[in-house]
Amino acid sequence: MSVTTDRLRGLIETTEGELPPLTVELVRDLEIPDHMTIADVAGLTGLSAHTLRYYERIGLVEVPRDAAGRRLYDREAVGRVVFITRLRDSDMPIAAIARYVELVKQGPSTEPERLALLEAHRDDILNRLHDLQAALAVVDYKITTYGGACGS
Amino acid sequence: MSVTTDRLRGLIETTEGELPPLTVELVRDLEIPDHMTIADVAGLTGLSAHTLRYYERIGLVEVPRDAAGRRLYDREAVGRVVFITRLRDSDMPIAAIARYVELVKQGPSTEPERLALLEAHRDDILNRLHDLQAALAVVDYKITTYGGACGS
DNA sequence: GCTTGCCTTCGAGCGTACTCGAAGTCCTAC
DNA sequence: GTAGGACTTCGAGTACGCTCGAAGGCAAGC
Repeated sequence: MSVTTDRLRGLIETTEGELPPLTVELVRDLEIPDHMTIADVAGLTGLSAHTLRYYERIGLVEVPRDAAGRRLYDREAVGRVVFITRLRDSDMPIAAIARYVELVKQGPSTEPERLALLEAHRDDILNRLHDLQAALAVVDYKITTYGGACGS
Repeated sequence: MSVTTDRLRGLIETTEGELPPLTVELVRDLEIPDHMTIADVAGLTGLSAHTLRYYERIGLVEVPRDAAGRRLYDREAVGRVVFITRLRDSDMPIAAIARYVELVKQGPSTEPERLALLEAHRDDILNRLHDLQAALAVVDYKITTYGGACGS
């Protein structure tokens, strides 16, 4: 999981402050060329080329083409893909991401709804964090007291 | 998500220490009757009766029956189900849980492998926590600086 | 005794998110 | 000019974890 995180962390490395929190924004400042092939973006994000095509197919990103019809990701497209990847890493359903992207397309009047969407997702993330910590406690307990059976 | 957590938290309530970390162990001490029907266990865990039958079908729990062939969960079975639910809440794949259960069946000689399984899962949970925190930072950033587009 | 309703088994179906394969195009290098 | 490899589209297939429906059993209440 989180191959993206790893790759980007590799790229960033110098930013040693625990987490690279604004990765999406940092993309702009990395030595990312103006245009990247699908293989480049796959290498950067850890997604497969298949998945990148899939994301485009279902409308999550628009990707410019070169004269021969091949995808040439510009910075905006790369940023979008990285953003999507972060949302997916946190288990935001594709349908919700699609909705968000749709709202962005519709212009600034949709900002309140976008914000609501993000805040709902934020709540989801917090719940997940809570659940994971609870599960971690159980697993840790099992590990430290090891020798017990399943449900005991 | 985490309906289990919520239900159990409801039951426990008195345990106000942030998280109820040893829920599986607490099950023993709750006013849980010696025998529960599938509907009772569904109500307790938030799982559907269908899901409970599914878990049994694939070998995750063995559930005693009454004279009429209906499931009557004893404390061990309830504890097992709650434990499984915790693992599922933390996205442990069913295959891994099945493996664990299998090892428990095989007796104490498999303890090292069980421990390894749990430790691997613990690492997964920590990675997930890390990812979620990174995603949370991105979403928070988007929320606080709101007005931006998708990948910017 | 018959309805109501929850229980049983079994197998099939579904939603999500990819993942893959086929068939064809296009550029590069030899 | 031709072999190689990465690219294209499209539709179909896969994995996981449920989720459901059909057909029937059994017990309690009217």
